[in-house]
Amino acid sequence: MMMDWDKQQQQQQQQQQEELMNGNASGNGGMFVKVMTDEQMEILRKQIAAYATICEQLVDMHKSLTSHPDLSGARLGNLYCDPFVTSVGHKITGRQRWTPTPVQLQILERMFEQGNGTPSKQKIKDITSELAQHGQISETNVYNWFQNRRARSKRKQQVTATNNAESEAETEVESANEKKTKSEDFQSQPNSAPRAEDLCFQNPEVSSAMHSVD
Amino acid sequence: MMMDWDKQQQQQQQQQQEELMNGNASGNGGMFVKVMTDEQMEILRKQIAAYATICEQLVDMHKSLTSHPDLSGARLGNLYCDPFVTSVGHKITGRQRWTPTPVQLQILERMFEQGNGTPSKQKIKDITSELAQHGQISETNVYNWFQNRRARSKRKQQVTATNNAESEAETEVESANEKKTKSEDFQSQPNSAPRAEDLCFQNPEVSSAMHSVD
DNA sequence: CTTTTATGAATGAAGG
DNA sequence: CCTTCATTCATAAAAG
Repeated sequence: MMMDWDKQQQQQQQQQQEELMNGNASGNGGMFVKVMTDEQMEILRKQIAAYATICEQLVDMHKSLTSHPDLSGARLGNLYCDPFVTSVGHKITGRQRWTPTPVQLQILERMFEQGNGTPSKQKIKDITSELAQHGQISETNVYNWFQNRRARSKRKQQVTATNNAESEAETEVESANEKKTKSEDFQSQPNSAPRAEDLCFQNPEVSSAMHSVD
Repeated sequence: MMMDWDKQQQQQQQQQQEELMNGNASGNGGMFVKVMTDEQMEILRKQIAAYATICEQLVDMHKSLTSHPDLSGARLGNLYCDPFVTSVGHKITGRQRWTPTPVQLQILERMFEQGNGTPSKQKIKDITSELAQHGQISETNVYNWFQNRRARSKRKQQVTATNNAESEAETEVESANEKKTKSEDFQSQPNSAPRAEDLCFQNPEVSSAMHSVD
């Protein structure tokens, strides 16, 4: 499904000014559609995601607190289990992220090697304009790329060093899992519902929101 | 149920995109907008309403199935761990970094909107104590949040202005203008609307957007 | 198609 | 205040 989208993205400049969007919709010959800004889309997506999470948590809670199967509960479970929950992000907001082309990536890597650690403001602009010749890109993309690149490069080195030290000290055999199983011991979060902790499903405001939708 | 939705969404959105392209944007290098038909909006509305209903029913079910007041459980879930994880006796302080709950965010956003500029020291205290009723928080958290919120709001405004300037590529004479310095940052990511501040269960924009369907 | 991994982006916090 | 860093989240891409 995203294929079409990616294709279009390749050749299109995506701009989301609200006024432009609205203008396009009204100017479209005879066809009237409701237009939402990306902002609104994002809000909606988050709200729905919040609902999904709330439902998920409630179902879990319900399941763990009752041992007898409940018809009504099962039905609700089916609803919540539906792919809709996971497809919200894709289908509704169509959120998609920038992906550097091979050429861009190559240039970026080269920049990173030589200009080591200097993504100054003006530099970003220059790089962006250069990369723009090889595909869609924005300054934010470049900025993020350097941020991530530096951070991950740094962390990798740290981990490697740690592993070396460990292997020297006690001949650890876990040299293979260096990347992500690093600091897991410190803040192990066995929480099965990652973002559920941010929800307060018993807050009156949530309830009122529920009604307001209906 | 939801599959149908996906299918329809996909087809219709694509169709609309084409129409919009042909009608308005095909000549200017590709303007991409997201639109929803009335039908899609209606489906969305129903889905959200369904979630609301499901949540309500689940809450009721849960309440009726538990003898103890589950307020404590909710509070825990509101913080960082769901009741089950906590009951296992695992480390409660798993998270170092504060994350505002939806309710807190909502309050903060409201404060920020009407906020008269700099939140004074005393103001911070007040806000903090109010937000503390909805979850763990400290004055530092509030301070940082306002700082970040302001800075990022400002930056986003810059980008938006830049995009506008770029889209109205008609008057090349403004080369002497300082607009030139920031004109590199265009073609911003579709999701370059990091206004997560609007995440709240009662966001007026979403409500109005949804009501517009009715 | 489902699961895993790689990585772009968001954001709380720290430094200056 | 502005910039930078560290961590986390979400998703495109890869692997199974």
